[in-house]
Amino acid sequence: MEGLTINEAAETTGWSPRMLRYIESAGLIEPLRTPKGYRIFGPGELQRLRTLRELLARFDCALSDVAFAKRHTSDPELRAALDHWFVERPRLPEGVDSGNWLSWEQQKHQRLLAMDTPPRLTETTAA
Amino acid sequence: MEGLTINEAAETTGWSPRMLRYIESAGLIEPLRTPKGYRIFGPGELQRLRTLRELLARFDCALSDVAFAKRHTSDPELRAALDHWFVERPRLPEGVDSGNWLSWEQQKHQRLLAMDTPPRLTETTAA
DNA sequence: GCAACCTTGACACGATCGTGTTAAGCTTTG
DNA sequence: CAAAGCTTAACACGATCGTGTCAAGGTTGC
Repeated sequence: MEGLTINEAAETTGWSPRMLRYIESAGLIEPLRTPKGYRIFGPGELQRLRTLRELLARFDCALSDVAFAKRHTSDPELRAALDHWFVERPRLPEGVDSGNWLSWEQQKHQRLLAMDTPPRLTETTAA
Repeated sequence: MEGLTINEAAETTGWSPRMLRYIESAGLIEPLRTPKGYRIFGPGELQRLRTLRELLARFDCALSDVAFAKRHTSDPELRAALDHWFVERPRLPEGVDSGNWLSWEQQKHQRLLAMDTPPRLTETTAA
């Protein structure tokens, strides 16, 4: 019998049951369900929930911020748009002249894209 | 005489002067100032401001979301904490078994850190 | 079969966001 | 120097966030 019910999970994580549902609705957790729809919190979700508390406190940020950061991390279009915006014509970082600016951006972009592919395994990425 | 005053900038960007100040207070733009403190919007900021409008509309997100995304992008601690949280014990991505999971995370972490250093120039990054 | 627990949905309410507006005080300009 | 424009600070207000609470109904356990 793996997994806690919502009230038990609330107990051990410090979140209220109400908040657990809310956090789920925000897309930040996705507890399993019994056939009849009861939520089941496994050790993974529990840990995630505790960590989430720390996160919010440590960086003094909102739940909605984390929710958006998740979109930012997982939606490549959004990520590209934002990453591009942040870099759009600030005062150029020293050491980079305008001639090289474009290529720097391009390279960064490629590096970002390349990164999102998990390693193809059975053979350590190191050749 | 490079640069528009706040009302002119408001005119050409579609934001109200009030919002331009607000956006600045959110850390999303940083217009230059005259010696007496008047804001000056150069072509860069103007473009940024227009793009920002698009961004918000296209991805239906809030100003505060973009502000947080900026923190997320530029504060390595925050970035590490979030990136780690998103990956904490989801259902493991296919192709990565638990044995390699850790190393994948570590590697990703290094790649992320490595990326934030702009290229040292006068010599294309290629050796 | 009833008590205890879960689910979704809704109302409530303070806090923050996004925005406008107004006030009081400099600065620039004709 | 007066009009027009900028600056910061503050009040106001609807919308959304974060949270509690309550209601109506299904499920589980003894």
